Amino acid sequence: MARIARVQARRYPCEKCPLRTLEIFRRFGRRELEFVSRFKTGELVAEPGTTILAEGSHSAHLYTALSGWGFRYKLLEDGRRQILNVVLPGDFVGLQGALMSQMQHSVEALSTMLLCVFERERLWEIFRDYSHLAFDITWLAAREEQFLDEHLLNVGQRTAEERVAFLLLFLFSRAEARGLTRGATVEIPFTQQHIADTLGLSLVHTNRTLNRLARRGLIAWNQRTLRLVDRKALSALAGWHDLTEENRPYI
Amino acid sequence: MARIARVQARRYPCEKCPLRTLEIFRRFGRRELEFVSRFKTGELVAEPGTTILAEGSHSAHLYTALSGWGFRYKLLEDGRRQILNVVLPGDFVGLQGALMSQMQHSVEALSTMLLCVFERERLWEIFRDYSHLAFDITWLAAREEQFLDEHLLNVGQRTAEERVAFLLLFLFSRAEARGLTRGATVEIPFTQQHIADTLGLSLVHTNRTLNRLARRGLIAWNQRTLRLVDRKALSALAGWHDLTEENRPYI
DNA sequence: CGCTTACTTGAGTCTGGTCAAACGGGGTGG
DNA sequence: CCACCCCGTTTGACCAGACTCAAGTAAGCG
Repeated sequence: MARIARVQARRYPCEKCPLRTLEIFRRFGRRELEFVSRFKTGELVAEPGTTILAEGSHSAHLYTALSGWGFRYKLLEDGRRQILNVVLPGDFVGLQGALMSQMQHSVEALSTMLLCVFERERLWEIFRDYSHLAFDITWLAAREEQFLDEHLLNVGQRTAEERVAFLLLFLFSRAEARGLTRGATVEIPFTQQHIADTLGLSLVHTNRTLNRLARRGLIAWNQRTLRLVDRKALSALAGWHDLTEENRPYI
Repeated sequence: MARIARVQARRYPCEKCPLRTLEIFRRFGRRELEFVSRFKTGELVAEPGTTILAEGSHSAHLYTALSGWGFRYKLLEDGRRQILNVVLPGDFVGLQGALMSQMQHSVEALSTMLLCVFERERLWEIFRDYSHLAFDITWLAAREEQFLDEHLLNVGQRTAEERVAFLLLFLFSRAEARGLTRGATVEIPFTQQHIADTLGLSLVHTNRTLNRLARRGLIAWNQRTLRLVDRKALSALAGWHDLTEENRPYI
């Protein structure tokens, strides 16, 4: 059975939130900061492989990822798994579960994650008293929808090679905006099985496709480290257009 | 070139909104009704095939569909098209475009559609003064995200037969909740090409798959009319679980 | 050192794609 | 009224991208 993540005492005060220094995130005012500070009830450390939110459950919490990598996914009865998106620092997790009766997807940690914990009960206070923050939450939901649109286009219409290229550029760009890259290199705690389950490909075919891209001098993928050897060519192959992640809100 | 839909003078007052009678939609209070009534600036009639919102544009409007069928989609440079979702009465359209700098997908009418027109400029007023409505908008965004999650799971993990079965059940259920079905029958203004572009299949294979399902006595599909001959068997094939669309908000 | 997990590679198969042609109904203009 | 055309659907033949099965390698860890 999957291990479950564990809540721990709060450490970072919101005023010193590690996300605050990244320029992709918008800053917020004193009043909002004070509220979020009270809204936050603790921190969660999730070890790799632990389930943060489970499909079918009705979690009492909402989270904002502070560090580490995770992913959202859905399962079919027979075990087929579709990875829906990665969860990166600044991502708000569990909104669906807070608005609907239960979670329709699960969230699992890929690397050790640190998350901010909020009470779902108090979500309504945000809408009532902090319209700016409510707006931000809606913005984040719309943004996630955009990513899903892109992802669906990718899986539905592109060839295996294009799909892999697109996904790698997507992951790299999101990591880059959070300062997780060094030059053309990122460490992505994905196995090839994760890539396969994200793209709707088999593990074997994913492996062959990655190796083909590597042999053609577009990428290098070793020990979960991705290097974009020829970003231009890769972008052309994938039909990639840069993301604009500036001024992203977070809660 | 695609024809563009045309705005026309307002006809239905919000108090007599045709959606109001459908029990899947939640009712709202006097004060909200008044506001929405002022928020609404007119109505749009879109003929089949017209573009309501175009990718890359920065529309000044937001819409709520009142009647008819439409669909959201994205295109690749070479013309490959991915249909992201259908637009049905009660669906809120254009939120992404209102929050972000531009639309990342297009919306086209399948049948003649009637839409409520709102000014995007005034979206902020909702968040500032009508937190209940703001909450509803967020709910709708989260709901759309859920549909996309399901759709991605479908396209990424299921076989052609399962995909088709799932899509037909999805379309039927959503239509059913809006009173658009008669018994086990719905008229869906989709061509087989639309189904193919929704599921990431070729037209030919979609046709063969539909016929195979028909010959097996699960469905009937003629002149854009779908009949669920054996809904139970179809659901089993698709791994379908019923939607709960009750108490859905709308603006 | 043995076990486990992830990655690789080969061989054979099949689901689903492509190309091409034909069918059928509805609309239109001569 | 008929011929033609257009659009959507259908069918056949062939092809290939991606899958499955299977076995082997490499790296990390207790």
